[in-house]
Amino acid sequence: MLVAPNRDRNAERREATRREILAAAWAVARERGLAQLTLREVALRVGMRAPSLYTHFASKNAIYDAMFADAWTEYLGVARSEDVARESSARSALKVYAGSFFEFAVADLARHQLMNQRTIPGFVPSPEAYGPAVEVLDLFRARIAGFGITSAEDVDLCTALIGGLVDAQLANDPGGNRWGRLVDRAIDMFADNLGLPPDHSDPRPH
Amino acid sequence: MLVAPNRDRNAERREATRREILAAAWAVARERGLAQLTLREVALRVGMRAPSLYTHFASKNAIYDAMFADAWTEYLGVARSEDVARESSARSALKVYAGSFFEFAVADLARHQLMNQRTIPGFVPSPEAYGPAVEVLDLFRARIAGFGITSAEDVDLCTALIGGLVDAQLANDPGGNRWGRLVDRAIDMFADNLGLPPDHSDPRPH
DNA sequence: GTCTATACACCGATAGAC
DNA sequence: GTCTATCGGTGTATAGAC
Repeated sequence: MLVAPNRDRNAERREATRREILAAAWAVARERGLAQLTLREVALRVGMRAPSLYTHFASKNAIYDAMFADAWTEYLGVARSEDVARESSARSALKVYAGSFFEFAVADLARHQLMNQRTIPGFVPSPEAYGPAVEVLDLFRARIAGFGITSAEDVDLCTALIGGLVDAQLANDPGGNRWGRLVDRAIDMFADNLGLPPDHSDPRPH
Repeated sequence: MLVAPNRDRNAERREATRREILAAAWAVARERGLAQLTLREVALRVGMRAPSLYTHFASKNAIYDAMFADAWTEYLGVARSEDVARESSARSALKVYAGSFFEFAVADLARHQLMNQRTIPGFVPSPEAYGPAVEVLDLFRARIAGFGITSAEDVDLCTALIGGLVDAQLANDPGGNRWGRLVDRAIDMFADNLGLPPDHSDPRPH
């Protein structure tokens, strides 16, 4: 009762500093590239020396880890906000989800590299940081399960399909739309393969 | 006429040393990871000190560049050897090409990262190193053009599709076959989308 | 607890002796 | 052509000031 209030204030300040460091790290990653992020540059932007960052993060990879959780948490919010009406067709719903993911991934190269690629040599996301990413996939699975798509292989094929479009876009035509305009066609191709109805008919096939 | 023979011998020796360095670089990349390749380690394996490598390569990225050309040249040989009979169906030909690419990519993570991803921070392949890669794509385009597939969008969709399967396999199930067994289905899905006739060997899942 | 100063080991790259 | 020596850079460990 005597020390608790002070501890809360300190915890708040600590959390604020953490977020300030992360914001600086994102800025550096976007400006210089994800892999070119250096502790000295991050520290400089928050008015510290590099070793001082170790008060708030255990290592450079711990900063990447927090950024990883950041990014997937942000996309989880986007995904949740883009739920489609239950009476809509599976085909149009898939297009919404795929388009949303594609747009989010293509909008920020550094973020996409952190979220979906292994571009940082020693970095492996911690189980805690993986939480939001798993939540996103679970949400996607639950949603399309509502349309009768429950096979693990179907989900694997769909995620690989969209991931391939994203990677091709960023690798071969960054800033353009050469693969982006193929998203709807890819989803139609996938929906046809599942035997889904052409459009706006029975959302639950067979 | 007096110095030419000696120069040829020197050129041969020089080329042999270059290839010896590259072989050591591949070994290090496979053992420690592509990004963890260090000049000191490479030099050690060929019995040199690190600075001596600069006699044979202008920079570390120049070594990556030569490795990049190496890998695509090797796959070009694989692709050329796997031509299919002209009277074969487009569908089965696509399965051969896709399966070949998938297998080659999945067999060596470091090689795939160098060939198809941008996992090395500052590395961009030189135009000369890109030559074999362009040849592979041209060969693929010419072959499927023989089956009537000439649209650039069709090619883009196909390459993104296979690339997505490769990336998903290596990222989420390295050493396994979770996405590998989807290659044939993915090609069928793509072939259906193009309106290609079904193969008599395997019935359509519609 | 928070931050700094110092130091260490390693990296790619360069200069110059031999 | 290869060496030694060295430079500026990195992540990171730690001792100690406040």
